[in-house]
Amino acid sequence: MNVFWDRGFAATSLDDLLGAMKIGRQSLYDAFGDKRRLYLEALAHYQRGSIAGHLERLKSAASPLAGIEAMLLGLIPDEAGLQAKGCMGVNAICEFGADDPDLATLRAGSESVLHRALIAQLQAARSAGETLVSLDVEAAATLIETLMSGIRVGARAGASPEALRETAAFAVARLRAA
Amino acid sequence: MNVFWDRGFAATSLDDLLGAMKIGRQSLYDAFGDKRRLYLEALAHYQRGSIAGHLERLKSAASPLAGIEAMLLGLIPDEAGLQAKGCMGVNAICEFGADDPDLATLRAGSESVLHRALIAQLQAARSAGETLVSLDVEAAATLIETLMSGIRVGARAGASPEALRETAAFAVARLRAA
DNA sequence: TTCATTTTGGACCATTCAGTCAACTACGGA
DNA sequence: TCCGTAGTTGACTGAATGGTCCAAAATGAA
Repeated sequence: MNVFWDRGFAATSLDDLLGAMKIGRQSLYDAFGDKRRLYLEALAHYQRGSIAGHLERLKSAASPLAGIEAMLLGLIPDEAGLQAKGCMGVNAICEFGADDPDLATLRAGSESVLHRALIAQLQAARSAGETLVSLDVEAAATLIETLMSGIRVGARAGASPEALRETAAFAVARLRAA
Repeated sequence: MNVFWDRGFAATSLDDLLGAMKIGRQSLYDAFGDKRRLYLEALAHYQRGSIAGHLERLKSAASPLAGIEAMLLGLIPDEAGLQAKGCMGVNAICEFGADDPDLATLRAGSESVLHRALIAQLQAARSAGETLVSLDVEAAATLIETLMSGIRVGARAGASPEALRETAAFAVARLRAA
């Protein structure tokens, strides 16, 4: 997963994978079918972990809106820590576009889970008086999702974590009731 | 440029390029050096056109804030029109990450031009009373840029143009003075 | 026309690619 | 101990890769 994550599909050779996995060629083919299926499994694995992390950060904050901010901040790599690898899902979208049906299915699944969670979270925020009562939660949810992609691209491009964090905070502040 | 645009660097073969350009192998090598240099030139060409378009849309609207909205809407592919190819710049970021120095230089150049233009535009909007006087233009500019990346990823992922347009409008509305 | 330079076309090269094959080893149950 | 299965190994294949070489053709100036 990690090799595919930072090299993409096309630029990753079987030898890269075998080296990283420390297994033989035939073992890989027996276990995963072929390069593409391995990629799809790696991506699915990534998505599961990614979504789980988002949902956890969403819920484990002091307030609904704070949860959204925490989720956004969770996308941003640690200052000191690991280099910015961006998001494997976004990378996959950029590499393959919308045409690949397997990837579209994968994407649709995790997207809808997150979208529903965001809607609920925004409704809760609105009920709690954190936002204007007139907030369009559907539009706000889509905005958050779009912003997530943007932040991940920024992270991959090497933007400063600080600037990204500011952006996340600023965006959430724009949803907050005046 | 178009071939690289929708297939990426690694997944594009020389034969793909020769076919699209309708020239011979040697001509390509004489004129461009090698595959990578051709890619860099194509990307630079793309960036120039892209930035020019953004600046134009930014300026040619009724008001500063309307200009920002027009620029965001300009990222979204036409309903009927050409398929969503996303943004070649974003694709490049995702494919190569932040490590490649040539790409980083290229990116930095167009980024700073756009950033400055956005700052000016937001200051104008603020002066014209379109936004709160307290608007943090720096943060707002970065937010817009992040949103641009997000919209382009959405476009590449095949999101409905309508939803993307709503998102753009919603975001701009969040900057508008109440 | 002549001749030097540039541009083109196609054969060619070594390398790398994803994927296959068959021989071999390790292991668990009877 | 025997044997069948599972997993591993490394050699191998044909195709495709990026890149080079060289001769033929086109071009343009004198």
